[in-house]
Amino acid sequence: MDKYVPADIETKWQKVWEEERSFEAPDPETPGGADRSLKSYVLEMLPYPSGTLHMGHVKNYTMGDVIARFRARNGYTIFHPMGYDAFGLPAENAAIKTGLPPAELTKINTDNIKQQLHRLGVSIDWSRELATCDPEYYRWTQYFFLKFYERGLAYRKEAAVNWCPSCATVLANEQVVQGACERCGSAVETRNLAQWFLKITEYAERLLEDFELLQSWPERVITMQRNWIGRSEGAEVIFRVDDMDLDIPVFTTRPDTLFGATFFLLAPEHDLVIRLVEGTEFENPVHDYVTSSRLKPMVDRAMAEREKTGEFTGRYATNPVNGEKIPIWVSDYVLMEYGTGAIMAVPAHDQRDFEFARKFGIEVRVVVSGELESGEAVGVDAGATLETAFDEEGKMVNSGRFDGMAIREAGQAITEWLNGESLGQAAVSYRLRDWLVSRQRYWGAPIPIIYCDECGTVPVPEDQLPVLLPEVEDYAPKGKSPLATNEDFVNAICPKCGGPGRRETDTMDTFVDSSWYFLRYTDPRNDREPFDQAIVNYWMPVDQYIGGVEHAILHLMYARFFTKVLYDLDLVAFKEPFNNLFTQGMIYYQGAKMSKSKGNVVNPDEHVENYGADTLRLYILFMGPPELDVEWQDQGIEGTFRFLGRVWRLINEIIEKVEPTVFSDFANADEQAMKLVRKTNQTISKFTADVAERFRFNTAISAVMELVNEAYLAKDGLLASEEGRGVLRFTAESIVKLLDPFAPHVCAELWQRLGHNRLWNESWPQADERYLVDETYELVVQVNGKVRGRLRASRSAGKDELLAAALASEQVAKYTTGKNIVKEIVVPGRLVNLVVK
RNA sequence: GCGGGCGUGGCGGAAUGGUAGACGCGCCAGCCUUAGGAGCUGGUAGGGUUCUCCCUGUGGAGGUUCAAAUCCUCUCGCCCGCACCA
Repeated sequence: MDKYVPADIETKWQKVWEEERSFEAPDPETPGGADRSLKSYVLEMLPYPSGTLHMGHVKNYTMGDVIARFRARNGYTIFHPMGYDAFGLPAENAAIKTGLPPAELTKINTDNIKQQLHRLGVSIDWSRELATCDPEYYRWTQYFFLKFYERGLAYRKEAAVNWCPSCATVLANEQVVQGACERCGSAVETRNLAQWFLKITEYAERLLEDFELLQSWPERVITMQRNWIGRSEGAEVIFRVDDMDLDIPVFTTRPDTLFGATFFLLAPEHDLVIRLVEGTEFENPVHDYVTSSRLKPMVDRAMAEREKTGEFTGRYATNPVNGEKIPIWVSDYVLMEYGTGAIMAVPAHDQRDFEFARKFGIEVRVVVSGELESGEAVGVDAGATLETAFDEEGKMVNSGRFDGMAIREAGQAITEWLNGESLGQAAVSYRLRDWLVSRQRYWGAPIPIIYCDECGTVPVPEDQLPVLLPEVEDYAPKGKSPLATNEDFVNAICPKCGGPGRRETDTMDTFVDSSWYFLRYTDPRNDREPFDQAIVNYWMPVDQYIGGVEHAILHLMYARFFTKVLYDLDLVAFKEPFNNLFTQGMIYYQGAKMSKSKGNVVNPDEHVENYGADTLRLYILFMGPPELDVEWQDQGIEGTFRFLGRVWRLINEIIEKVEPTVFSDFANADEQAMKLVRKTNQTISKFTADVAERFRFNTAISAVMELVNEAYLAKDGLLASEEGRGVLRFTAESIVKLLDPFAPHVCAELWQRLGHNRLWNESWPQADERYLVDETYELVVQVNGKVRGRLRASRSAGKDELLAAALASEQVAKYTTGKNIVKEIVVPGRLVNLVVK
């Protein structure tokens, strides 16, 4: 018998798959009317080609491949494409370091990744490969930008935006993590810049509503998105500024507490701040306050524990419910981006307002009376003595005719009253902000806009797309896009008037590129439109999407938004792109996330070289449940390699010693042979359920390990008889068929040696019901819940029979003699429990 | 602070109310021996032991149940997300 040499086997079969184009999905013949029930679009998040694939990628792509191969064998037509999220900062930063243009560097990296995927044996339809930095791709990214623009969903405005000094570009809110840049970790600053935004806020409600369509998404991801969107119901209430012809609306979730508003606050960025203090004695201090809070880094401003600061404007606002005049202050705990940038402050019932009021000596007026958690009563007069804001349920007080109502009731009543008086109305507010998509960097899709002195902002006509990304001398970020220095690029003719114009020099956030790539796969070479609608509607939505949870908000929310806009544009017929989502856990090593800086990176290539792709694939899914974080163990992979060697030897020995024609039905098999027949069928059944229904690959694999172990033990005995040899062959073929999605190379080889042809075209094995269960089983007998005996029982035995057998057993008698049996529980197939006293 | 998750041998993990520790790693022993870091077989939660069993045991404390790793309450620890969002 030859030794198991993965390298030879793997290159052999990879070549076959390539030459026979085994995994190419056919274009649907009549896509519009075709039966879609047996298509399966299996997609893993596309890799960012920053260098080589790491273990996280291997896990991601192996899992996708197992699902794709498994479903293919179960009768599905598989759509399993691959591409590269090829625009983006790392390539550009590396280019600056090495001097190599980003395009070249990216090409090197994508070639490399393709090689790696190839060596892993992932069943990808390579005919659909795409890179988002290819002009044939970003042409359509630009096209969509223009479609958004036409609809008023892309707009440019000046705003206080997140600026990463190290990346030298602005960032979307989603890309700022605790005040720091999501990519590089530097503290994010605030700058006022004119930037392009996509109006994701307009879709906030639908992004929430359609969670209903995403039943199988991980709860965690939905919760994260829901929190991020941050929907709050409340009211918008108009306050009039005293002595000025000015109305300022505020948003509140607690209209019931309106009578308790004892002051009014504006965000420092609010336009009206300047007007309120203009020419008054308050002008200078307020100006100073506004200036200093603008300089404050985002990180500091976002700290809830910070002491409250503020300045009085000298102005008063009228509370619409009681006509009371309350002082208007400016404070930086009010955020311009949320609500209206102004709030009514109710110190008795809001902790932040409470802190502010105590610090500046403002009245705290209780309008909800109730009980603190400690049981202490909060009465009408508690304002002066409260130690913390009271935000529990309670009854209205100090609130005129609303007194005595429960707070919810009062909130509604007050809102209705405001509505009647045209002083306010019910309102909904979201935490979600519009998506800032312009980036002051080179390596991205240029925003297809021309500025003309005569015509203003003019979109580039569709027939002039793509706006090609030109080569530049210097990619180094200077706070402006490197494209701005390229005169040939910047100078353009206004498409409207033919006069001189200037191109927008910012490029798009790479998350725009990845918000629609899964659509392009369906029709990747279309040069007339982004995709054929009938084709995209055939393959989409993605049936199984797989990726890391780090994209729970970013990519997954953007892609959902994009899909909804395309739905509204009648370009696609579905509202959600990803029907099912699986978020894989991370792989740790030496107790930490793998990272170059920590020097604890496990290189997949090395393991492919040492043990082969099959071993690596098998191990990475054997390590634990795929959704959990797991720790890489160097010795673990050796065990998996040993297992494949064991399979190799077992099956080759069977091939050598069992004539291929021997394959009887198992009617004449003896008990020893039947045992293995049953075990094989049980394994088929368990394995299939684990893979198909639960993605529990680790337990599926261990089930095959058990079968292999049993086969070894039974082997020598079974080789002696013809029936036995038939059973061995059946078991051998089953093992190969089951392991195939995980270890496709070695299984393809063994299948061929077993005298067959192409394993990946075989159908999935079915367990034979007749051989699934043993006629007898081990019945556990418990006394008072403790296991006291085990006996063989017949499957067909009824409760009475089982009970009788249990009572008759000697082992049990020890614990029952001299005692009363109070209760008997009989669970056929499992146990008998006797309760004695 | 709010929301979510997790806690089981030396290690990764099985067990979705019914035999805790499947499977794998590691370790121990035996066999084989073209002597090998290979392969095959057996053992391996802790404690006790007459070697057959007995006791204890799933972060901790209570509870529900004939029966709890699993369900409920409280509590401790770790991880993740959000965090002055009115």
